[in-house]
Amino acid sequence: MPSPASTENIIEALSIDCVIFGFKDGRLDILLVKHAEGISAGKWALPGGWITYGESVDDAAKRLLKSLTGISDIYLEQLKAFGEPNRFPEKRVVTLAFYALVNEESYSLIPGFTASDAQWFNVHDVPDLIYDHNQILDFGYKHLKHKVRHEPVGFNLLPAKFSLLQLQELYEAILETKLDKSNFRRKLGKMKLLINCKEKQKDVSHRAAALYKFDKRIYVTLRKSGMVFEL
Amino acid sequence: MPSPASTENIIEALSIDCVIFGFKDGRLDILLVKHAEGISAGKWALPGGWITYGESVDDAAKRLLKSLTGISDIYLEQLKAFGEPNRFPEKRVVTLAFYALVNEESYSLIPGFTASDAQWFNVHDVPDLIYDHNQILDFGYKHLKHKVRHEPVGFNLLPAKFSLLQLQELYEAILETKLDKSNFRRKLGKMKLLINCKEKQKDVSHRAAALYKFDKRIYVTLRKSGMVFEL
DNA sequence: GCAAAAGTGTTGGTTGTACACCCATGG
DNA sequence: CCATGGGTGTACAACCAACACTTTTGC
Repeated sequence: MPSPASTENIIEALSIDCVIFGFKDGRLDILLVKHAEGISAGKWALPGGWITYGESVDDAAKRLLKSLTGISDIYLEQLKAFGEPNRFPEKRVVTLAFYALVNEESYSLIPGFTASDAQWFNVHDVPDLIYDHNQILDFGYKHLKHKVRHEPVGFNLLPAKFSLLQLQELYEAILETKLDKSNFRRKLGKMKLLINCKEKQKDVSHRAAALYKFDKRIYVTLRKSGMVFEL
Repeated sequence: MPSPASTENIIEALSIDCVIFGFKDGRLDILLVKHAEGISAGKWALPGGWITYGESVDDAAKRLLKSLTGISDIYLEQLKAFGEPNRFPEKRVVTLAFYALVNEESYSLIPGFTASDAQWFNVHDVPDLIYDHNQILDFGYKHLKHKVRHEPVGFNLLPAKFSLLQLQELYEAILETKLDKSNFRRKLGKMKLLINCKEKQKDVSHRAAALYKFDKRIYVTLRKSGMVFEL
């Protein structure tokens, strides 16, 4: 993030940085912004900024994301605080890293105020970032890999209605493995978390797949009665 | 935590609070301190304090824990930041919650500077705490319940050498269930994470159990080759 | 009819669950 | 000799991995 432009109303010692994952065409992506001003102008960074005195930390993260990229209403969660004494060059700043999952195609990126550009990068092909942002990104990716196997967060990376192949490719991209189609389907079928939309794909040059949606409410119910999401 | 006694060298807007779990006689406990000074004097709270400019966030947590309770060299990990605007009465303070697992019997509690008392409480029988500390505690307990099933962190709550029944009772206490002895043992046997110490319990009024220890190095090795700890 | 993806079935080995049982020791 | 916990065995059901196979559709 840039140094606080005017020191109006922000907490000096705290910043926020967001690791935002997107998914498109079988590739897992990460959203970066290019800074327009400050000492890090021209360099790529995680989208982030400062917290004001009137808002909660989580509200600040939502606000920043929206103002930097135009993205709102998404899965957003705290990751951890990065607080090495010298991680920020000008002064002591602890940053709260968030991570988010979005469906890449549902948003067109609108670079905000202090960002001259906002762009998706393949998660395996990321440039050098400012400060400790590469480290934060690595941490976020490891976290995602772990989390995706134990909680149904992956659905946030897909459109509301998706085919089973899309879902499988998502998991293959995140976990960096190949999965067996038949077994993958059976496993999901057993969980009862997917609702058949009774619709078919359109404009595909092969047999159209059934579309499904994930119902969070069903998951919450099943979870209360002891169900655990695994792979 | 108390208000910063002298404003020498600390980050004003950030504090640390620790959720510290202990285990003894089949009961899961939580460590609380009673404040000696400040507006919250006489009330129970999570052990915590302030971060200085020269130390990392994680180092600060270690230092605070040691100075408040005498406990050092333990499993300590970030939980999350609690940052509602009005959570702290005097001014805007975001707190970084940590959680820790210790073997209760390995430490005698030494209340430090600003703590007039430090004491273990049954996790199901905790008094009203200052600020949002009850909320932080609840979050920590939920986190522990989840984590313990997917990573071998539970061992940090036991002495270095323990019997299989102790281990089982630990899991029963955390997860609030009963487990089948034979199946529990088989599962652990298969994981190869336990080393038989070739020692037996002493001074018990029944057949002495074999003692085991958990070898973290073996776990790290197995994990690299794809092993996943589950239940 | 061929390519590409949808979608189903089979089979054998591995795990998990629920029990039942015997063993060692101190009081 | 009994209470307490240590420790083992078994049998059935559920599950998983690997692989083969049939179906639908657009070009």
